[in-house]
Amino acid sequence: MTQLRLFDTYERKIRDLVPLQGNEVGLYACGPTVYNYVHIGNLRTYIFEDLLRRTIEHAGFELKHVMNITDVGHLTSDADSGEDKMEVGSRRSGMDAWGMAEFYTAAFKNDLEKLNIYPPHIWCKATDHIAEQISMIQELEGKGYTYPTSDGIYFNSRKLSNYGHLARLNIEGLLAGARVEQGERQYVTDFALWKFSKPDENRQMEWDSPWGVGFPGWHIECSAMSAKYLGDFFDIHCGGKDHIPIHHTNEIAQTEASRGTRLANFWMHGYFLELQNEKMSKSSGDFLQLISLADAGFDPLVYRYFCLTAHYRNELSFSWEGLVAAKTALNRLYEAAYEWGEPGEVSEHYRARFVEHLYEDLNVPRALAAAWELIRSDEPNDVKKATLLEFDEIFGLDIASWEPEEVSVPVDVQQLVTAREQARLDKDWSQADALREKILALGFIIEDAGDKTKIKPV
RNA sequence: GGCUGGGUGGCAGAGUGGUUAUGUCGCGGUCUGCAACACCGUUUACGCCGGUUCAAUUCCGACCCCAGCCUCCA
Repeated sequence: MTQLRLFDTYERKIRDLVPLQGNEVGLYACGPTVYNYVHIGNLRTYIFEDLLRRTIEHAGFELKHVMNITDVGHLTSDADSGEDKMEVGSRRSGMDAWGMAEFYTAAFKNDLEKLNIYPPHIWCKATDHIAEQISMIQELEGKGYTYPTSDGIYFNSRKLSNYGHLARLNIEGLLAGARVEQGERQYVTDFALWKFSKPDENRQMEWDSPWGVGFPGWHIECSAMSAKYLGDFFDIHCGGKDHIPIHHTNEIAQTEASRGTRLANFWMHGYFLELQNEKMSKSSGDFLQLISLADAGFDPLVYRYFCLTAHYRNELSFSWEGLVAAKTALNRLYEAAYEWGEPGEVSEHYRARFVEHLYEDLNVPRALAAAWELIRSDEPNDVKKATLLEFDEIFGLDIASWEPEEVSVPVDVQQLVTAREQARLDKDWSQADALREKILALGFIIEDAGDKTKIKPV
């Protein structure tokens, strides 16, 4: 059997995935901060995590997938200044912070479902785990890793000798950059564990703590919740690559300092979707959502297919042209599979090629290429069908359930089609062509398939 | 300015020290009354300059450019 190998950001190399315990793989994925809708760039990361999950399960491991919902404490600046995004979002949306969190969480889950992304086994919300976070901060305090300032409790990053290894941080370089507001922090890389409510702020979300009324810092939630559901040291932690230098770096610091273990055996990061002109910043409020693509006539699964064409560890350039290409390819794939009829035996040859690429750090573009070679091969149709359906357990494109769209044709168009068929029988080609033009002007394309005429909307 | 990564054919995007990625667009062909659909074929690419090598797009070094992080962000 082929060994599943994955790239680990921490060691910067591809290694065999060997579960820490038995056959179980614990996977923690950083979820969204629910102060707004997610954009298609965010969703690329969740598609990557879904492919990872499906591959791990395909390889025969038992997966436990945990995803958090950040519904408090994510400040508008990672330098621990600025406001809580939840409070800002609440003002913008006119909803209260709690209602807004629920609203955007539901919207997020809806997007995942449309993209055929399996939901995690456990969802966990930061606000449901305040006690766990406080207790972890207390552990850190007990071990001398914290210090207070006028606005909160901070983590002393200099007490860890290997702080920043994940990101290969060059602390002196950061200092030289001098673009970080240090405030009362003792060192640039120190970060907040607990923030005090300001007297004049009137926060909607705040809790009592041994240090005073306030709210947890952003990073502590992931350390506390992953430990609760997966243990202090678990198999895989993923997220977007932008989390490498700060969020994940700090999670590692917290867990290593409080629990004395490494946090995750593998760190995996999804790379960005790049747009030339479109904005992709969630906080600006001006960004492409899944619904924006649907409004432009692209099924969510077209976007999923689009993401399959690039490796997760490379940037992917978004363009509408690229989306059109994905739509065309996906439709050809659907139609071909539909025409093949019932599945038969799976081709061992293509299965082996598929698995070989997939298990080498999720080379999905290569696996997809293998699918196209299969489609254009001389294999019998029932073999092609069975094999492609097996591939689709990873691709997640719903190939099995696809059927041609039922087109409702207006009566006047139907009459023109009937007239054209008569003209063709009469071999009155100029009349037939003229009618085809008329039908096209009304928004329908004619395809003569044998003695039948297909009608498709433009 | 610092750090991390990247520059491949019209577009997107794999990969490799000498061997076909793949998809899409365009072009040619088969099919068709003509088209469309489908199928087949197809231009032959690896930022720039040096170096290593029998051989480099693939390894090494300099340079240029791009992206991300250091400010909100997957």
